[in-house]
Amino acid sequence: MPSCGGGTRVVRASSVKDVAARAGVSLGTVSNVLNRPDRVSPETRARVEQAMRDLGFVRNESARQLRAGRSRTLAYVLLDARNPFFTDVAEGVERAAEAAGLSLFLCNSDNRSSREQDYLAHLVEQRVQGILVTPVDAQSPALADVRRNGTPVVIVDRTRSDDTFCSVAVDDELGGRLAVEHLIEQGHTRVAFIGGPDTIGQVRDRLEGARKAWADAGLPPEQLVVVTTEALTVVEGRSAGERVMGLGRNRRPTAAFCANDLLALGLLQQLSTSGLSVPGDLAIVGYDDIEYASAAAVPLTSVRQPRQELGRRATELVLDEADNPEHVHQQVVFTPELVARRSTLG
Amino acid sequence: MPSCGGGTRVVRASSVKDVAARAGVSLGTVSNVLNRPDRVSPETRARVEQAMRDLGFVRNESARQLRAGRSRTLAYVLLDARNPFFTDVAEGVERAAEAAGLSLFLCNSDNRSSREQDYLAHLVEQRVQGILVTPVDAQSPALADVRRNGTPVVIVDRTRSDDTFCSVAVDDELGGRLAVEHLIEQGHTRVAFIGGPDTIGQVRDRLEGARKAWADAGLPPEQLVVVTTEALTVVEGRSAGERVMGLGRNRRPTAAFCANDLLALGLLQQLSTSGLSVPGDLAIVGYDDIEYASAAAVPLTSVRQPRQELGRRATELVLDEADNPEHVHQQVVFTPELVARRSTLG
DNA sequence: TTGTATGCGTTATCAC
DNA sequence: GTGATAACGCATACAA
Repeated sequence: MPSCGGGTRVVRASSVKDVAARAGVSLGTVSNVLNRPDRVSPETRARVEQAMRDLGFVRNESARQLRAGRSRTLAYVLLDARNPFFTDVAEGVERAAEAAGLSLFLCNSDNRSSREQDYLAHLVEQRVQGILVTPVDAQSPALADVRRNGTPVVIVDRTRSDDTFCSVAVDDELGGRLAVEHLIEQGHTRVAFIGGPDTIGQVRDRLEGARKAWADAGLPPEQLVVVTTEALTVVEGRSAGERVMGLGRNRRPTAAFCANDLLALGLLQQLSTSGLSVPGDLAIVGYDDIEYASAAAVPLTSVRQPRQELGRRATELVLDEADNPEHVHQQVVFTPELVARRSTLG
Repeated sequence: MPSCGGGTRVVRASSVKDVAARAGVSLGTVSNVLNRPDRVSPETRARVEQAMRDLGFVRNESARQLRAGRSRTLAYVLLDARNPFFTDVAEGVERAAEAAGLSLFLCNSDNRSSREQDYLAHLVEQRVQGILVTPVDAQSPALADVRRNGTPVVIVDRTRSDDTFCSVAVDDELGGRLAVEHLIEQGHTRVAFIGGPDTIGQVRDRLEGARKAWADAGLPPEQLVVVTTEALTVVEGRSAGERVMGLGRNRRPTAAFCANDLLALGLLQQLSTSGLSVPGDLAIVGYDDIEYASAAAVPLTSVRQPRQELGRRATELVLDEADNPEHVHQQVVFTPELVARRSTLG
């Protein structure tokens, strides 16, 4: 059981000053070795670099940043680190950030406003170069505060009713329309929409698109049944499944459109537990096309969102807002795409 | 399309000096309002606070940190942000960090050493209070460098062969033993171990435990078949399923022990696609007991690891290493627990 | 090529 | 109760 005291750990991290002293040069020369190595003679440089190694010198980013006035990091405050959709978006952000020479910190608000606020405040204090956020509530004034305090912010996968922010999102109404049009094409005339709570804009828009497609096809509105859930999770999908299949035979839908894939997976599991078949007893369309959708027991038809692209574009926007004085806010809307698989193609 | 220039954004963030000027007090007084409000008269305080609001003043964390010598953040560098196991551990870390008044940044190495290194370097430069890491390679000298450079590091869910680091892990050999003992109790005498690559310590240990339990039961070694996978993912589980079920009838196992739940889920899906039943045709034990395990079409028997507890304990250790000069490195090992469900209980 | 001096924003110590 | 000042570590402009 070795203690830390025994020389393993440096008591006080060494600074450029320490390095300078050890190498027998001035502080400015050390700085030059770090930032403009060409202006230093090879011999001096070697000596300084040796001193750095001896001392285990590491730049102090706080001091650098204080001096430079800006940091070299980006942050993405995401809604739910357990939902593969968001980690896929994050991967797109990560790639773009890497290409720009920036580090990315992920912060998980876990669907809680208070945690989101804490993170935003901390990031603003850190003076990060930019913040990407999928907020609990896109209309929240807290977001406006962040920008007012000088940090560029881009809203990801949500839209704000005004145009005072950049945002990247996917056309959810169109997505809902695609899903339901597909089901209608397959001959379904009694369909359940499963999703909620309707405080989530996404859920409302997808339902709206579904309703429009339904109306356009001239089908009676009461044959599009809405089953409301508490959240967009696997567990909720299972419970929604029980409710749907509990409906009387003549009210029971032949297909379900779920507001996301986690719900769809839960629903699928519930049906298969009950010995029902997909799509025989119920066809299913999900939303997001996460990896698990295609890998499900019955591969899921789903509405694909360009997840990594969402992250990439959001990163470009936040960097433009940070660097470009002429920056103009943009609301980017991507087009979703239906991927048909066995869960609707029996 | 509003441009940013129009006064929405602050050109230069205001500092304590600006606030002091606006409130007509000295800089020191502003600092007192922030840090020792009791030493300031109510009237002055009100005036200063108003000035802060007017100017949208936000503390500069870099300056604070430079002055204080230490930051108020922790970081967890995780191996795979898409694996629910790690996000659950992260949630445990987050809770403990919050309780200690610290922020947590998540960094996803995505199984790549180079990215892990970049993150570690950046975090050391940031002088974060501590780093938790589930490394690609626990033996890597890079970890020793981090600590040598003055940042406390705790290894999560891996162990290092020497005792120069704190670590928290779960007894994987015992986990493997529990899984196989359970299968033996259920009467299985021909079992597949599915997992890989064996560069992962976890996989080796779980297999070792499985082998020992097998030997202890006096069963012939060749009836414990090892099926090696390229990674611990759903997709690999499906492909392993094909291989297992492709074995000749007399060599085919009646049960499988998977090195993690993602593999087990893939296997389950593959079987159900082929019209085979679980546990009738093949019983399955997974590992990790992630949320999806209990929610699967056939609820999975799995070896549970105390995920959040892992994160919590790791956080305590890293804070002790940061605060306590008497700190002694500890290797904490948790005990796993078998959770039996339908996938083995027919 | 190398050295010196200054300031970034904050906090703390000390006079007043 | 309030104000002046130094220091944290670094990068840069400028002097030598």
